[in-house]
Amino acid sequence: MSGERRPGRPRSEESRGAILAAALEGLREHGFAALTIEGIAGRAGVGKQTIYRWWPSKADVVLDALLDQAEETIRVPDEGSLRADLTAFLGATFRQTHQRPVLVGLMGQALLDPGFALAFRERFLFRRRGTLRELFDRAISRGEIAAGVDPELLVDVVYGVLWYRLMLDHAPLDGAASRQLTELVLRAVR
Amino acid sequence: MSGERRPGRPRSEESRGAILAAALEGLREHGFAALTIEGIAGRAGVGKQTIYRWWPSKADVVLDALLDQAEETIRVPDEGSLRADLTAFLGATFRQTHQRPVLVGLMGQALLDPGFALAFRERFLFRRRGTLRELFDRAISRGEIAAGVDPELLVDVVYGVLWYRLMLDHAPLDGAASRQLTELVLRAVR
Amino acid sequence: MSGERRPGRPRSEESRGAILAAALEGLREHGFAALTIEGIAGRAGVGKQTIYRWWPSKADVVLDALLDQAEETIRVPDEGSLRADLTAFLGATFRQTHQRPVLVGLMGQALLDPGFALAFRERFLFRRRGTLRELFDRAISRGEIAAGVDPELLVDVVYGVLWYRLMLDHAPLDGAASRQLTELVLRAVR
Amino acid sequence: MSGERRPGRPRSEESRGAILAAALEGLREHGFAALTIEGIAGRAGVGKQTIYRWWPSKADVVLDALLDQAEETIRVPDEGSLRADLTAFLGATFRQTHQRPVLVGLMGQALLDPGFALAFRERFLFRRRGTLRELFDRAISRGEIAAGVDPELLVDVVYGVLWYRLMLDHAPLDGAASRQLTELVLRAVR
DNA sequence: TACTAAGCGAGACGGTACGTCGAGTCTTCCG
DNA sequence: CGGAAGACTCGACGTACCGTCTCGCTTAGTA
Repeated sequence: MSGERRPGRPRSEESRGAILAAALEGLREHGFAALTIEGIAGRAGVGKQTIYRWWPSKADVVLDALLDQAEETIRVPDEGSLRADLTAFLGATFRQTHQRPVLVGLMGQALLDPGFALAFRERFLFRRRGTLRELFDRAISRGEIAAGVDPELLVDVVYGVLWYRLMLDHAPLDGAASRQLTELVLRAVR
Repeated sequence: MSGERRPGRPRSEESRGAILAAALEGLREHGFAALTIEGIAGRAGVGKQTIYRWWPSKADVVLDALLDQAEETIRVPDEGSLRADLTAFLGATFRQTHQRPVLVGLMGQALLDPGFALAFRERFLFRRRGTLRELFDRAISRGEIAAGVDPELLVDVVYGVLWYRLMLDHAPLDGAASRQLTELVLRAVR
Repeated sequence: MSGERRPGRPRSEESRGAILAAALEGLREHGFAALTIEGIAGRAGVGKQTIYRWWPSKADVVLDALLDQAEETIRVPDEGSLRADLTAFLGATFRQTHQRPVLVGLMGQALLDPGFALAFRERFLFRRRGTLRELFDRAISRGEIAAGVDPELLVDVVYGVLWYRLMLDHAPLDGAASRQLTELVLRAVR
Repeated sequence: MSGERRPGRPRSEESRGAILAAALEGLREHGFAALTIEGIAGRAGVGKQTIYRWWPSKADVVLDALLDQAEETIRVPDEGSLRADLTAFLGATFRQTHQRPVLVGLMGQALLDPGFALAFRERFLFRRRGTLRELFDRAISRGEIAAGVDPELLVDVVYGVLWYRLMLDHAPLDGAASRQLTELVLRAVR
């Protein structure tokens, strides 16, 4: 189907993998700001051009690496109630916050580079919003959310708190935080 | 005390002003990412060294410029009720979102540069949190907030939504948003 | 002899022609320095490998193109006297100086690349020397050249002046120059 | 006079010297073609920018190095006769042909790069021509050169043979060559 | 009619150097 | 001693070509 063969030497899957891996390694070792295309290329044993041929910036490489690795989007199985659903969702999400350096680096870049911001929104942020939104839609159809409560605002509240804490790093994102936030949302939708 | 006269030529107030002004101009014209120390110095008619002598990075210059200009911190006069207080606070805050490029640029830099993150938190973010916190403390003493509701989480909710929308730019930060958020918080604290 | 048929697809005469033509075009339009194998391949609608299979460098391509086109080596019919022979030879040679960019480019490359220098000497420069040398040998057998005059030095004088002017471009290579040089040589061999 | 002091840090004589020296070394070791700005900078312990600030290309660096070192232009003391003058001049000139790689490299570059060709002509080739021209002018005023002989052509003959042999490297540039060429010129000007 | 062998266009690959930009530092002279 | 000027080293940028390496396809001679 998408197996159409283009002429010329095909893209090297090996190089692609090496680049994404090198990006994540470099990021973990020295942080997003210290990451350079030249460094990634060197570590991956790859020419710079091979990176520039497929990605417009280091942020796009890292984004691909992130998506590649965490392919399994946050699952939202129907747990029967908003409380259960939210608890499961926040648990799964908070468990991923060891990714903090990656996430915070990408967001930093997005805030400084409007071009990358677009890709980051479309390919990451909005997709995650979508998952959470479904969860609230389900609660609405169950009658758990009072009329007049905008589910989009609820999404903003949950992800707002999440990102705000990720960025400021002034409060934990653990089980207790998860429970607190769940209760707050439940009170707010009555 | 601070009136002590150090030997040698005193710092030039003129240069300081020119630098802060040049930083803001450059930022407005080409964005935070395109801002450079060299560019600021050139525009301000100042040697690079003069900037490096007083600020560690371009972000610190911009932060100073921001604080210098918006010295009047968000006021929180006691309006008599949480609803009124919150409405006033959000109104005043949202009215400042024409500063979006500055705020978003500074946050972006903070996410990439831990050194600046420190300064940004202490001198800007935490101070703003403090203002909002006072407002909630007043509501607690009025008995408007149910026991068991952590006022810190409330602060995170309000600033979380604010920053999340500032960053994603997917929903407005206007009067309607202000009202919606106020109502949500009020429901959540009952 | 060379008619042996090797197995496999035979070399494409069409591609060979397209490559030589593209090389000359590119050379005329942007100069020798701006000529690249990649550019020639693109212009000729040919894969890079096809060029590398048959020529070691861009200079060799251009040399082939030059020899291909100006196959008719400078003729040296016996005109009966050294003066007549020289006049004819210089006339024919100088008439070819519209090739200046090609010649100068090839010489430039030869001066920088010893590998190509070899090919350039053998296939071009020394052949031309040979033609002129014959002319002087004829004059010697006619007794027009005094004993003790090294005909090789005479060749160097003629081609030396020719190349020196081609390279410096400070004096014309026209009919007058041709006559002047002829007279000088005649005086020098008495 | 030229001692006017410009503001700012003055150019580093140390760096200038290191760059010229590094250029000559690199040239001698690996040849002109293998010389790179990056290599020169590295060897000289200097930033690339410092080279680009003062020279437009590697050829200009090498030209400066050549002129710097061989500041003592070929001397042309009046020896009393054309034969003596020419012998002295050719002797001095031929004795410098250990510079062959430098000279040939510069000429090669000049033939490929019209921009550099200009500098090379003005600052090197034409100056040398001038020296030789003076020598012939002296001979004219002595009555040693027949009327109707263009001294410019004589210069072209001498430098033509010199450069032609430098480039083709097919015949020596030694004492014998010097004498042969002198005699040829003397015969040609009678 | 297949099979083998090479040439072909296309284009991705690992490299090297390019020329530029800005960082942060150093060195001059002037107020 | 602060400040404007501007040269310094350094590191990364994004680009251009190099010469090499697959791909699938074509074009021959051979079986």
